[in-house]
Amino acid sequence: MPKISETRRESRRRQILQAALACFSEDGFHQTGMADIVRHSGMSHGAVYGYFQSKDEIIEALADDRHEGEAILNYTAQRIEDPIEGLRELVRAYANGLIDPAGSQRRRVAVHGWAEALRNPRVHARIVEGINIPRSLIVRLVEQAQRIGRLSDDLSADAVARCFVALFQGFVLQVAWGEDVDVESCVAALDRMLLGMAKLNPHPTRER
Amino acid sequence: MPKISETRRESRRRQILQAALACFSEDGFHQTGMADIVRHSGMSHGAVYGYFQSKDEIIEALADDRHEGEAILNYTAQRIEDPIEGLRELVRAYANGLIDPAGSQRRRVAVHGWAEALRNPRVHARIVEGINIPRSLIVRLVEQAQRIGRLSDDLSADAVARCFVALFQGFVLQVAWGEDVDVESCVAALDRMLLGMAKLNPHPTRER
Amino acid sequence: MPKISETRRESRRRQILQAALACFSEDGFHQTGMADIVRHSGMSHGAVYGYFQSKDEIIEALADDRHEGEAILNYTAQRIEDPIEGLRELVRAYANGLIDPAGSQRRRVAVHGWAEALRNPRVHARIVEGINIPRSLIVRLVEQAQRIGRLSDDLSADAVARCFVALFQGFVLQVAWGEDVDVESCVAALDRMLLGMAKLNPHPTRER
Amino acid sequence: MPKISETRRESRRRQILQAALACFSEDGFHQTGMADIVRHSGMSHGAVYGYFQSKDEIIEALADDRHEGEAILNYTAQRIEDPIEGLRELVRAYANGLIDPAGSQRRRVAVHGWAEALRNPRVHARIVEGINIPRSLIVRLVEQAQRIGRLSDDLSADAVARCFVALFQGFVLQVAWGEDVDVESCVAALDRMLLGMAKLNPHPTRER
DNA sequence: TATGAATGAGACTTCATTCAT
DNA sequence: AATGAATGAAGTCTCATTCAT
Repeated sequence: MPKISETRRESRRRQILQAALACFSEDGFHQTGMADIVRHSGMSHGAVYGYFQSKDEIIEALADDRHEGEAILNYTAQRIEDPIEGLRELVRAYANGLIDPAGSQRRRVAVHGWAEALRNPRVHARIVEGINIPRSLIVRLVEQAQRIGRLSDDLSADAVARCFVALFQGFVLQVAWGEDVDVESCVAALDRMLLGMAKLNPHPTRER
Repeated sequence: MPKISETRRESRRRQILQAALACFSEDGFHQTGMADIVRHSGMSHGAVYGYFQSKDEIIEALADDRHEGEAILNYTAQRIEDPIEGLRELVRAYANGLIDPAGSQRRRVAVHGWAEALRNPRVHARIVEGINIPRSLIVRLVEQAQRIGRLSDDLSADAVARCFVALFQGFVLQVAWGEDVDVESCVAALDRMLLGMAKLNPHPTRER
Repeated sequence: MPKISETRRESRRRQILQAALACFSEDGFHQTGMADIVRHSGMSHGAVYGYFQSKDEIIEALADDRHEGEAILNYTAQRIEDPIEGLRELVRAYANGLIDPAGSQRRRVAVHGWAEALRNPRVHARIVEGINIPRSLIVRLVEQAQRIGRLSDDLSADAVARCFVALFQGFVLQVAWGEDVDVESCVAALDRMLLGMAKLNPHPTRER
Repeated sequence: MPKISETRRESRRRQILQAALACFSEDGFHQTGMADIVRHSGMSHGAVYGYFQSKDEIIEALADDRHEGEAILNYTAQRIEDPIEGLRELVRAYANGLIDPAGSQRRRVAVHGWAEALRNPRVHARIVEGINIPRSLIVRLVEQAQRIGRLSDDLSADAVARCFVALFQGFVLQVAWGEDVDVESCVAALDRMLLGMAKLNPHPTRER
């Protein structure tokens, strides 16, 4: 029987991950020491190692949890029956995420994770899996748009999806760098590209 | 009067940078040891430190030399008098760069550099400078397109440029990860977006 | 709440300082490696760095602890109400210290410290502070002797004190070098100088 | 046949020693690099090694040349027929040397040499030899003073000489540290001690 | 002879992880 | 379960000396 309750254990785990997120976002995975994480978490070395077997395990755990937020966005997008509208909705949702100051640490750690994914297969797997969720959603939306004739079917749905993913990734990078990105204007530009690509654009208005 | 000719010195410098590129692309900046670079370069510790004052200086030097290739691409794009064609040319040029296997190490190191730029101001400056070159070229192309009525002027040229840059960055990332990217199809999709955005600027209505 | 008691910690600290003292006395500060100290202390590199942040900090710590012994001597000297007797007592006390074989390492390290004080401000400060304790005591003794007419007041108390300090320093050096110093005879000579200076203050004539 | 004249060779040698003196006086023997000496001397590494086989050889060479100046002082002292006057003269001569700003580097290097003598037998031999010259002179002066009844013969001439040497050494140290030493006053105090030690002090006047 | 690039052993220090308490 | 002192391999960088040019 565990000495501490499962909820308490989960809360401690989160405490460590939050500390690690703060440290990693500031210094990267390999310039952050376990001592930093221990200090930030307010726990002891031994305690932290009671929740994670190694620093790499913490890194891997953080490579996962971007999903939470994104899963919600994706769900939102899926409810739209008009696929073009769905894509536009998705763009908006991601854009909103970009300008959220609370996500700053997460965005920075994401960029560190991209680099880490180049050498750590487990991190690579987790990150790619995480990205495949919205990507396959986009693929489905595009395919549906082609099926109902809103998008010419000589375009590869996969390619279109990769373009969107690339766009999101690039913007995460630019925002993480603190670049002066006018997200509203970028969304407008993207919107135009999207509509231009669509065969017909019935309601180009509606946009508060 | 150096005992070593300037060309020889430059060649040795390149030898080190090439070794560093290979190591960094495999393990990242901070998981690569100077010993690795020394071994790969075929030189001695002391010799390497005769060309670079520190490991950081090597990292910074590598954050620079993406320019070479890009500068050429940009030059190509600039000769096109038709700005929309110029943009399409640029897209093609970058796409060609993406599928070049010889650039694999460079792409991987670029991703590592993106992460490093989050914490190392010198790397950040060099990378952002490097990216601003094609970005400002795109801005100029878009502005010219708007001037000659090929692009509706309610779009921010800056935003459009950032979209293109984001796309390139995202594709560099995906290709670096070894994702199964069909670059040809992606170029086709992009091309459509671009043309869609270009030809029809009929309803420059909403957008405050 | 440290896992290690304060006494145990202090004992470990002393263990390191003792090892360092032995090494430094043999090879000097800069020819002694941390590896030597680590080996002598029977601890590990990491452990040593848990007690001292750097080699310099160990050097500085050793520049301090001469006080202990000297403080005792000084105390002894201060109890003498007759200042001339006090000075003689002080001379005796230091002389006794000189012939103590147990102080050999400390004397050698003191000489290394003198050299280090020329370039390391922190070491300089600590050593000069350490020396100012007996020096100011001598100044007070001389001043009192002048006040009660046992010493002509045309001599600068400060100068007399500096002479005594210089004598002690020179003897520390000679003994550290292993010179064949007959301390007893030297004390006798010093005693004579002191008494000669003291009793006859009949012609306080010239000396502007 | 040598490519360069013997005089030129000697001048180069001096050039190196002067550079080394400047460097060593600033940073000590072991914190000064050969590169520093090379830079200061305006020569090349290879050239310096053409004059000295190793850094240690430079250190040893510098442990010698304090003699030059001192030899002169000693000679001066030897011409005095009155041994007590001779000692006073010697004290004055050394005191004058102490306040000479031009000797600052030499004094500082002397202190570094004292420390080095503790571990380097060759340096030790050279320094002790250098000191034995004035010391044996003092011994002779004291013995003569005892012979002519100016000094009680129950004092060890050797001990008295060591006291003088210790005094000089201590003052070199204090002056090298930049202590606020009033050399005039110290000479006065010393003078008094000396006269007090003498049986008769016939001409206590004369002292400008 | 003179140069200074090159060598490579060794300097100081850090840090992920363990384990006695 | 928790603590944090301890480990020791590995990190980056220096520097006295050599030797090809």
